[in-house]
Amino acid sequence: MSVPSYAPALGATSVANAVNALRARGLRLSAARRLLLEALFAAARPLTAEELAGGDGGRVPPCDLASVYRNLETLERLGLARHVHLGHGPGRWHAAGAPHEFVVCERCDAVQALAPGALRAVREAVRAAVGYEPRFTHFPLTGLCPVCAREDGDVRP
Amino acid sequence: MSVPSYAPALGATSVANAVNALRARGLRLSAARRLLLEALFAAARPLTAEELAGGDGGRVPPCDLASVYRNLETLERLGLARHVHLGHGPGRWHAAGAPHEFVVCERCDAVQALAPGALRAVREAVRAAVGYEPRFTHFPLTGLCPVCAREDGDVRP
DNA sequence: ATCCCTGCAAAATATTTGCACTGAT
DNA sequence: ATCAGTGCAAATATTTTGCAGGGAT
Repeated sequence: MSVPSYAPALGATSVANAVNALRARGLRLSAARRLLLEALFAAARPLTAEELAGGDGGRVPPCDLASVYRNLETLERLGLARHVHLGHGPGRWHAAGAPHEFVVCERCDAVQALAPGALRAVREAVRAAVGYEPRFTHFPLTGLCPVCAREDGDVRP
Repeated sequence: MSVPSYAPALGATSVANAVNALRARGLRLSAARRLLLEALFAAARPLTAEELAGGDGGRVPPCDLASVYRNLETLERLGLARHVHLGHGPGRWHAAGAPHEFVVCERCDAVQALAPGALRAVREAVRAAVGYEPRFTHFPLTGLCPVCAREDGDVRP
């Protein structure tokens, strides 16, 4: 999956804020957790647990996957991180301050991170059509990207 | 996940059609495959492989999960079945003739199978907003159902 | 000194693949 | 008789859980 970069990362200040939030709850700042926070806030795209553990994301020293998952759960509980399911494949995490809405092409797996408000009209149309309040933060908006839609014509995938 | 029933099943004729389509390709009709087709076309909602194998779906005699997955792949290749990923949890299969578009509440897991055309305006809004041709057949439209949206107010999930 | 957090190992869930045998054609 | 389809077992991928020891506070 070609997960794209999105807007500029939040930088060190946000790591410091996150650390404060952790401490305020009596939680501790281990080396693994600090590295995780730094990777998360520096990331230019949402990363998998595997990447965050060190496999490809470049974390050194790599830390245990189970700890990564546990920490991500903690961070998500505190509202500091979020995850999104981009099609098949593993979930991907990002700092909660990063863009939240995603569109994915189910043909070529292209991913777009959307600016807040980009889907205002869509939101309105969904409310009118089915009464739902759409959320494209946890599960993305899925379809064919412009390129794939053109190749595809009206043919069934 | 409370997967709801959708429109009336297609009945025996469709099973016969499917059998014809299989035979036309030199594929065979084993007992397991016939039962799978019958379960699929009789289903009032999309079923998991587990259910189709006999666990809860009531298939007798139950058949091996691996065979179910292989058969579902075959049927999908022939355009006779399709699957959808409703939130977390396992994939769910349905006969290709059944309704194709789904909306899921990510709070309460309610699922709605939509009549074709119900999302015409949404489709249009998505095209205008991001140039994508939305598909809610393989990955559903996700958000908060009317009830959960009301409970939720503007609060973060 | 407390107890949160860690690594390691094993389990759980969902799906895929290899292999030899069986049964539909 | 052929070979598609089967069950069984094992592998794969992702995520969760149990446990005992170590480090942050």
